[in-house]
Amino acid sequence: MLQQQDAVWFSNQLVSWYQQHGRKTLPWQLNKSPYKTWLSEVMLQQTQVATVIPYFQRFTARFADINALAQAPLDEVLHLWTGLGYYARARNLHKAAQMVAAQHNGTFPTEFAQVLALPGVGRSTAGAVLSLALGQHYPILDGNCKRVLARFAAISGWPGDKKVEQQLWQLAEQVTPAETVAEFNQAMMDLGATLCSRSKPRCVECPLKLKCKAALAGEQALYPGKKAKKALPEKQSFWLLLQHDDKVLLSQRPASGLWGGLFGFIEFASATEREQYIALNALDVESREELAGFRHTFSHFHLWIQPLRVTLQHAPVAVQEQSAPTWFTISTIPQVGLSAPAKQLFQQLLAANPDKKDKHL
DNA sequence: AAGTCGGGGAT
DNA sequence: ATCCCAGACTT
Repeated sequence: MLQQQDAVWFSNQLVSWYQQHGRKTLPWQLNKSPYKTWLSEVMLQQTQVATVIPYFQRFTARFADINALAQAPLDEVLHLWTGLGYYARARNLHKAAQMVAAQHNGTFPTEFAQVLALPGVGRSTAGAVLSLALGQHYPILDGNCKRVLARFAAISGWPGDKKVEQQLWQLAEQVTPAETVAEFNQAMMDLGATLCSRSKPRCVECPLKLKCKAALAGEQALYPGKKAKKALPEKQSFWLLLQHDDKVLLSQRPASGLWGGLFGFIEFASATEREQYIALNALDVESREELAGFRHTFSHFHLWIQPLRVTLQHAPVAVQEQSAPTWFTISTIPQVGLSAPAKQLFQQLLAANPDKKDKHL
């Protein structure tokens, strides 16, 4: 598919560009280790560099090594992950750390098959960890690489399609050099993140412009192909913010699925079911207030959230809940995982209760 | 192959 | 508003 000499030219051009223009001082590039490289790669899945940096700093400050991560409670890991999204990444991260502790004496594995066997690590992430941290010869194929390669070789179609992805992997294998793999792979991502951006690529400055099929044809915008779009479904959720004195009730969500393992307000499919819940539990309602509804967008649907704040005169003896409901004080954000909307409402609750603010500080 | 799984930055 | 980001996993 690609001439051998073009592949060599590609890697030479890219590595020499990287030495002049590449990023070399990102937090996970300093005092590099497989642990930190792995942590950063998982955080960077479907997440931009600028967003990840503060999360990475907090994680490494709290968990100096993989054993510290393995020993931490999952709730704390989810708490530190709050706001980053795709929470299965955090659950897999924690599980993988425990696997490394149990199966590899707490030392991050250095064989591809062993790394690939860790939950949350696919071919690209495994290749990235071993190449970037240890210089092993593996190609990577993240969103940046897909864009660079699709343009360079004018590969049509959406990279999510199996056949297109297979072509891109083959190209990645061909252009990945035997030596200086760490620099080359980092260069692919840097080029895709800076010059070869999704819109308005700066081809004039690109080290690959002389042989880039898309640039030569002036068709950069055609690659990579886009996913067929369809309208996102709209769903509704009715939340109950149950408050008594300076406490609110949260319950933990199932370990898998949407917001898996996070804590959230009690949730209903309809306003009617929410009212039935209040009646059936004989809640001693002191006041009630419909808070402003808002829309939260996921990658695959829109969710309309309708919050109702209810304050109680007396704490209920027991309430029906799937998992153990827990009363959290309003004064501080709880040290557990919260979805972005739940955290937002929690802070709103805190702002609306200034008198409760200092009670438990 | 298609669906699930977040939140935010860029445009 | 749309696109998509250092993707992986389940069905």
